[in-house]
Amino acid sequence: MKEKADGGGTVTLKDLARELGVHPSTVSRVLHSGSDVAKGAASAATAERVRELARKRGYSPDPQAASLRTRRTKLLGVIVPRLSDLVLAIMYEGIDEASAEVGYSAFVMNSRDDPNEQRRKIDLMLARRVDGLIIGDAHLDGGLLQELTDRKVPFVLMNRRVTGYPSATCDDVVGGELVAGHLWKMGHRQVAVIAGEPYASTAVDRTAGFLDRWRSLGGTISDDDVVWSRFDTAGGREAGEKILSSGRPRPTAIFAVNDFAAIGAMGALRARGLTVGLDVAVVGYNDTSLAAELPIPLTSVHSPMADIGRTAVQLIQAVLRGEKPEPVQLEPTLFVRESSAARAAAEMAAN
Amino acid sequence: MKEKADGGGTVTLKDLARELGVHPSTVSRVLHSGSDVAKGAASAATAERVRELARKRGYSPDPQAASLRTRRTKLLGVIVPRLSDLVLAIMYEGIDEASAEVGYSAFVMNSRDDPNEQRRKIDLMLARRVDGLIIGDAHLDGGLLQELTDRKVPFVLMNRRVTGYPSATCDDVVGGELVAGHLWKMGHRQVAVIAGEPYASTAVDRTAGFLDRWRSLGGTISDDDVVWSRFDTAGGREAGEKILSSGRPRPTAIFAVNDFAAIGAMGALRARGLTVGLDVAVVGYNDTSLAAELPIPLTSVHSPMADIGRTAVQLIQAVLRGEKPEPVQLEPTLFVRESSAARAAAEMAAN
DNA sequence: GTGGTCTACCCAAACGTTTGGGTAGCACTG
DNA sequence: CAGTGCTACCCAAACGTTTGGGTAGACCAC
Repeated sequence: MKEKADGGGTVTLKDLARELGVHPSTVSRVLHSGSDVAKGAASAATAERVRELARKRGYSPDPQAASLRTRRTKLLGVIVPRLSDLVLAIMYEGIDEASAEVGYSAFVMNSRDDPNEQRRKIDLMLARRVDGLIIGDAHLDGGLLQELTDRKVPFVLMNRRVTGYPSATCDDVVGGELVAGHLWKMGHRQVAVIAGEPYASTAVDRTAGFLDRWRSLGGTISDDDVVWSRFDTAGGREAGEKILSSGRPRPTAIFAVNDFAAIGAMGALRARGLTVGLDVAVVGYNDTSLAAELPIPLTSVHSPMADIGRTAVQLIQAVLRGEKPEPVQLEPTLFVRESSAARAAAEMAAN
Repeated sequence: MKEKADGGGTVTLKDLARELGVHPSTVSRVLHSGSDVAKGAASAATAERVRELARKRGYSPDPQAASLRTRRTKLLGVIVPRLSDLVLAIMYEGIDEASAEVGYSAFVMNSRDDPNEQRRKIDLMLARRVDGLIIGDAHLDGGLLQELTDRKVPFVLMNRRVTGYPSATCDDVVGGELVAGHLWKMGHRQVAVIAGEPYASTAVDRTAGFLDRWRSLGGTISDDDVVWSRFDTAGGREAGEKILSSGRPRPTAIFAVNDFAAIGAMGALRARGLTVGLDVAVVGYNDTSLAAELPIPLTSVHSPMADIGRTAVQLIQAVLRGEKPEPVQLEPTLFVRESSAARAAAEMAAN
């Protein structure tokens, strides 16, 4: 009578059992474990009959019933600053794929990098009884993480790291170093950094890697040449304007720790009538799909975003098995494009 | 002995009942319904004691247990072509917020616009027993949708529409018309359209709106000036190259039905030494956050993406109540920027 | 003092699984 | 032929809720 979605979809273990004249537990065991537990639960013949009927009736186990009993939901909670940040969206795609492969489903929520929202979203996920959390918006001060540890909530970090906790990230220090090496080699001696948000390891590590390598190459750079900013385009533009209007000698190259910030900085340069790549080199980070397609293609550090997401799933899986996995840092690669190579190219052409 | 996440988190209805010397069902009724059913279930005094203890013990109901009983999971499944498409990511943010407000949680998966994946992902969501689906990747041929209807699966469309099904979209026809009107007014007479994927209503409607208005204004445009393409930057670039190398007179304006495609087209123009805005006007669609921040800011039709997501949640809510809601089309707004206004500005300046 | 109407609860069954612990029957073994 | 060890099952309880249907007692009216 009910017109709910039961167009045959609601066939239960019990139904199968009744139809086969066998006990539900037998059906469960057969369908449950590939063949490890199945052996000993039923004869090969019965097992086949069970599987056959299950297929025929389109049986699909009820996950809520199962988790009620097993106390595991096969649900993963993912918290990100915002999904509309392309970088996090791609990491989430990696999570989505990888978790499906191991029989988990992922849930994602935005925290907007606001500590209250982080807490609220985590509580929402725990209320849904997720088995574990993948946290993509960790702040370096990490009070929340300690709290989660105390509450014995299984979690791993992704994208940003905090020492002492398992995490899947890009090796951002190396990424920063790559940029410093590149710009130095291109002959730049006066540079500025758009450093991102100081609470994010991505920003801090990329900046630190850059500065360390820069100085070890013999370069000088003062703290005034490092501007912290939001990760988005508007933040990059503001930071770019600040750099250009500082009254200090204009840098010949700018490293923005994020492609969007780099795009914003390009806007600021252009607004001053400066040509990106010729007057001022710009380098971004993440190599988002846009970087290569911009009117002036952007040199950027490629970070394996989808793989970071996939790795995070492996890590949380390990945590759920009771292990204490080490942080994983994936290798970045520098892609040099016109935004930092145009001048060299122009000089070549001049010869 | 178990070291699971039960740091007090696992307090059940039964625990509360025992501690209060009252029956679990009483506790359930008190905590369940704000005050409608609660009245009659317990005295005001008892109700208060229950609520008090629940708060004190940090009681949080087990959703799987509840849905096992109620046959409703309060879960919404969302299917999008890809979450790394900024447009869909923002719509999803709207869904996420709106669904949380009504006590639902949303799940999202990518289909990559591949019919097999669409089907697979839908099955995954139904296996998770979502109460309803929000489909963001509907194809105009809509075989899948008919199938879902037959299976009595509650769903609504978002982003793209298909006649006959409830949907939350931007009024893309009007959006296309706005662009035609703008370009015509700017004096363009030779234009081309990068039309997107022919299976998506967004592409078809925007293109149709543009063409209809263009012709009704007296403009002419041949089918050869309409190139179908992928929605991403690379697709836009290819389409742009095709337009420029067609041997036909070069258009003075290009309308790409998607910002990313527009950016790709800008790349193609630039590669030919043409200046966007001066030599060729470019207009995009969606007004993604990048549009305004590009080196040459992009004229774009703003579509209220987050609101579309929120609306989709309202619609599925209605469907779940057994209603048959009408499609909702939200108003687009044209934002004129340098990519289509530079020439006019330059001419002004010349006087 | 019987009948009726409330109030404030309690009871028990159900939802669909999983899982520890049987056990009946059979084949061997010594 | 008692004992041992399989195999191939069955049984029942449990997981944490929700909900239709009681019912005991209080109060009131007639």
